Amino acid sequence: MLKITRKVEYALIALRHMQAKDPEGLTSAKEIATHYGIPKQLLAKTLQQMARDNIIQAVQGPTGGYRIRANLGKISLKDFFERLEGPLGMMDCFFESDCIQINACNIRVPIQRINDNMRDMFSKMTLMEVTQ
Amino acid sequence: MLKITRKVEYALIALRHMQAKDPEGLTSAKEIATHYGIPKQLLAKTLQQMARDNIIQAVQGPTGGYRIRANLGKISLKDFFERLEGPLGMMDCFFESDCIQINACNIRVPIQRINDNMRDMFSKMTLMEVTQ
DNA sequence: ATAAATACGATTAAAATTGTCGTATTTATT
DNA sequence: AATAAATACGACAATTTTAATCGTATTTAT
Ligand code: SF4
Ligand code: SF4
Repeated sequence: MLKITRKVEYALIALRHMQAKDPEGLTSAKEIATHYGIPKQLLAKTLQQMARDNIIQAVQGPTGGYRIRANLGKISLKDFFERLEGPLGMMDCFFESDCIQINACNIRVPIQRINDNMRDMFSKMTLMEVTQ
Repeated sequence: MLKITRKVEYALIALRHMQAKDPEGLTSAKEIATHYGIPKQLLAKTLQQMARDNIIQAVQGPTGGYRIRANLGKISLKDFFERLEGPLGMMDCFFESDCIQINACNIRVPIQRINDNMRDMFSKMTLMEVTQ
């Protein structure tokens, strides 16, 4: 309940690692995976996803790797979470309309309000707060 | 990711239903289950759990049911969530110590800070905000 | 040519959530 | 006393989501 995914954690670990290291130089998926004990393939896919989202830049070939591309102080945690995991809502009816209870539901409005609070909170935090 | 459980939703629906109705009278699990299309057994177990936690009061026998016992304005959402689902943390290391990354992890402290923010937020909201 | 890296869809494995079953107990009603 | 309608609750099963792996292709420095 209310947990972030491993994928997001791995992404954050990688970003912080790259930022702490030489922000200009390249870091391979292998280096991060072995250093933190993260499954390499899974981390690689996550890094690739971040590369597609222009959060990091990928360089192929041997001596290749990734480096941070975006300004981490300008990406909110909400945006980051949503880029990696899709729409951010505490309840199904926020992004799907096939909840069986949706017609009779008596908590939809109040729960939306709470969800707004949560999204607001993550909108006000940036990636930088995690990575530095 | 960051979703509340169905169990919590069902509990909230039930509480709101009971509060909107006669707060003195009894409401059966069956009534709520059929009215909102919630699996009866699952709802019953959730109501029983709330009864054990003294949030509601259970009355057995035919004509039995549940009524609200606690002051919903004095129970925070954080406490409510934790009574139903256990410790509330975005990441495993908040309540378990067997995360493989825990020693090398470079985001544990910042993620704890974010988690504190989330818990704070839910600490400042009460059940009443959902049920009324 | 080789090797080391990224790229990525498909598949499998594991875990968490959600729902059901079976049985016991309580108690108002008849 | 018998019945029926309700709560009580542990065990189990089904479903869904998350996590991890596999296989293959592409890029590029050496
Ligand atoms: S809030 Fe109500 S409608 Fe929305 S997902 Fe939950 S039960 Fe369904
Ligand atoms: S923050 Fe780090 S130590 Fe905590 S659960 Fe996530 S990976 Fe493990």
